[in-house]
Amino acid sequence: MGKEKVLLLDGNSLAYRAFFALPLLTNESGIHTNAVYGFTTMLQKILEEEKPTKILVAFDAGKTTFRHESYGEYKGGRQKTPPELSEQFPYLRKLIDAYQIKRYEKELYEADDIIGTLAKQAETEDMDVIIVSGDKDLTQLATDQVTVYITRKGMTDIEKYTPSHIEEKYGLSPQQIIDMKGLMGDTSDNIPGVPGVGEKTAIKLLKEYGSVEALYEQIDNMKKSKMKDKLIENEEQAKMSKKLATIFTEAPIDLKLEDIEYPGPNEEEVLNVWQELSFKSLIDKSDYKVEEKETAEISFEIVKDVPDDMLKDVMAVHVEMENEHYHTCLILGFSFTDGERTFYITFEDMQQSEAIKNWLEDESKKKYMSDSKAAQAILKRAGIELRGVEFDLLLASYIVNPAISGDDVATLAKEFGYTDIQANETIYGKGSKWSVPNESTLAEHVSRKAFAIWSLQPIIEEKLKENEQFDLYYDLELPLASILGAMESEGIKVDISTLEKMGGELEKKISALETEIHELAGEKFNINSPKQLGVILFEKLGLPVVKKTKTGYSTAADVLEKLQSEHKIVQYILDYRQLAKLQSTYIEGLIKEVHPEDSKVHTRFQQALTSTGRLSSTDPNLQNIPIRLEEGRKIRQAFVPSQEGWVLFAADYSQIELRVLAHMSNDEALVEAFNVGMDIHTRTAMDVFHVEADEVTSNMRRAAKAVNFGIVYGISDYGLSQSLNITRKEAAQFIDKYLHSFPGVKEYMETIVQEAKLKGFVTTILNRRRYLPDITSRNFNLRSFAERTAMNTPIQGSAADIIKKAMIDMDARLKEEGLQTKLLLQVHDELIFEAPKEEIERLEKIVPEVMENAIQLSVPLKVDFDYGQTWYDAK
DNA sequence: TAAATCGGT
DNA sequence: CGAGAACCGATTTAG
Repeated sequence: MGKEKVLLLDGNSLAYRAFFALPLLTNESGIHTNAVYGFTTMLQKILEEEKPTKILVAFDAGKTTFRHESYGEYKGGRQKTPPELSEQFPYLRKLIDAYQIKRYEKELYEADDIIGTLAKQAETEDMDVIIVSGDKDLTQLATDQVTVYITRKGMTDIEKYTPSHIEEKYGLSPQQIIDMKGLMGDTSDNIPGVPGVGEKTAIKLLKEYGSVEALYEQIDNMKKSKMKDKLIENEEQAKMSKKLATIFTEAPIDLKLEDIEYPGPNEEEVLNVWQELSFKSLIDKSDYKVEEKETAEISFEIVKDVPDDMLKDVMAVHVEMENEHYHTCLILGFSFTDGERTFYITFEDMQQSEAIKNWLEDESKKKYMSDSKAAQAILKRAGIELRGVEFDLLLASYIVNPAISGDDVATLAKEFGYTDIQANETIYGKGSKWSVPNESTLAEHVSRKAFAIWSLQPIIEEKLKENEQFDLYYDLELPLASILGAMESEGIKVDISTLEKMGGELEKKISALETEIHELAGEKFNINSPKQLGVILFEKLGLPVVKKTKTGYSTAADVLEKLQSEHKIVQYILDYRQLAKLQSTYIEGLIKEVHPEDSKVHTRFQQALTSTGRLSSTDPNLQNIPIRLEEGRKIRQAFVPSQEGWVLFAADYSQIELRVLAHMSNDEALVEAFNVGMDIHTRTAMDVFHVEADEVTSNMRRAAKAVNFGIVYGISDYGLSQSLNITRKEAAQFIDKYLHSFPGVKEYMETIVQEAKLKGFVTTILNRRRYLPDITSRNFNLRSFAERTAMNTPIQGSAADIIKKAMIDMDARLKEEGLQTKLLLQVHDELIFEAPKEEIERLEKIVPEVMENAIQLSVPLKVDFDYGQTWYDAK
């Protein structure tokens, strides 16, 4: 057993410090958490580094302390604690209790005094002491055995005050810190000190005289000066100030060192508090174990086959898979429940069951599921066509609140207070330790999922109806899931030999550039490492530093472009970057994703991920295939139709977001512009620059285009100045002129922010919601971000609504017309089909018609289209 | 695992 | 005053 180590924490001071040092975080129910968060990260760090054996958190008790007896104005004029902080104290106490750390407060005494008293006691018992506070006053307690930690910004950044550190920093002993404060005072505690004496003067005086008392004993010898007069004049005040600043080390506390023994945290309790406060990063990082959770008993049967009468008209079904890659992974098992009986069956047994297969394919048998798209796709690989999905927990949760993250049933269920499922991690383990458990464990786990879906269905549907979002969910997202599933399963064919050929050529160019760059740099280095590259550019070659990142020099493209004239290596690096990106992401990356059986890529569209309602695409991401630069655009030549005699047909909305803005803002000029079919950027340029159509130069149009983009994103002068490379002032003038020309837009932007503040969320055309808790934040950054989001989300989200509706209408129309054409991809404002050549003529009519009429706006929607032998040719 | 970078709309 | 365009995913380095 080593030496005892005592940790004494100044609770109030640390909470204050954290509150002001960190942005105003909130948890899901809107409670502010930043002070508790800062306290926690600091505590975790110290626990880990110091491993204390005894801990106490001291708090200030009430408003009055013994110091008020001698000086009524003590701590007077203090701002009262902000409510956003006050509300955090109960949670802070709860957290401390969960750590099994003792907390203490005593009438009439401040936390300082409690800490000072215990520190002294511990020292006499020859223990090491660490004091942590945000308040430098405590440094007066430093001795050889007592170290005072003062948190700096960020809370985990700590300055350690030992007597020698204090000596180094101020040239004073710890005891003289009190004298210093006596002389200089402390505005935050309303301690007066001597007027005109600040830190510098106080230190100078103390170096000469040693203490306040010694100073006044010898003051007659001091040579005449203004300062001397001040000192004499304020002698009483200085002495009183010193007294006030002195921490009392003999407070009558009924607490002994034995009482603050630290047994270690109750890990489960700590995790619970973290959960409640949404400290996700801490939960992820920590290795705290949750005690085997008491989950309610569930009865389930493991069956080999299912008699028909067990398969009801409405059931919750869950398909358990190995992982999220449902286009390649295996099914682990199935569970079914009708709320009365729950059963589990393995994939192998299920394949032998005609009854189950028929039931799954029967449209009239209603299924409650979660992520039905994944189930549909994986079942299709097993030769089963899933039909009749009536409820999808994943999609319903996403509509209730798109901020809900996680896609497994346990996580989603928890969002609605349902906790009777264990985390996948506890069942399977994670990383290399992942493994399938024994059958009964697995069966129970999977059964619980089906049961959770069954239990939550009525609650969530009720919530959707209450929010008037049931139609959005049931008529849009749910049918869309099935369409997306079909698109993914169909896949798009990739000609690997084209990619390989391009890769070979790229390889040559890249290695030539590499040689050239190393030559110009005078040494070999990894061009892909921004860190190494930064050293070469800004240290070795001495190029001017335009922008810095958190960790060093920025070497981003916009920075390099500004440096092009400085050194010819810069252009080579830009070229290298561009080609290396193509090679690694779009040649090698894409080839890895091609399924050898069918030479196709089968992306997964994430339907419940983005906060605006857009889709995203993964493995591979087919929504960011290059197009802007010709070299990259050629990648599209590798995407080809799956059959001879077919083509790829692409149709995209023209200016959909600005049209949505015109509709929502009802701005007269904007609506008019779209109604007469003008080029919107030219129109904007005319209004902003006050010129006629034929006087709009290409530069004016370019500027107008950037302004239009800015408007959609929730404009700021800074953002526009960056995108146009102009000054902020000029950008601000552009914006001003724009809003003057389009007053309806101005009004819309103001109204939507107001509405967000009032309701706490914004909505799209089809009533999709996004909650914006930060819209009322006092933190400028957070609030500004929320305001821009309030402006952008209804626009981006409504555009997403429109194309989703178009996909559903398009799917229906293709079926109606008996066409073979297949929808393959969606790229935010664009749909890509493959079609037999014979159907092109009809598609040229149908596709624009369906897309343009998906939702009626007060301005027309316009669709452009093209087709060709490859995606490249369908421009 | 986080940060930097860059591809798309 | 502040510090900032909206929404994504993949690859690479570096700790």
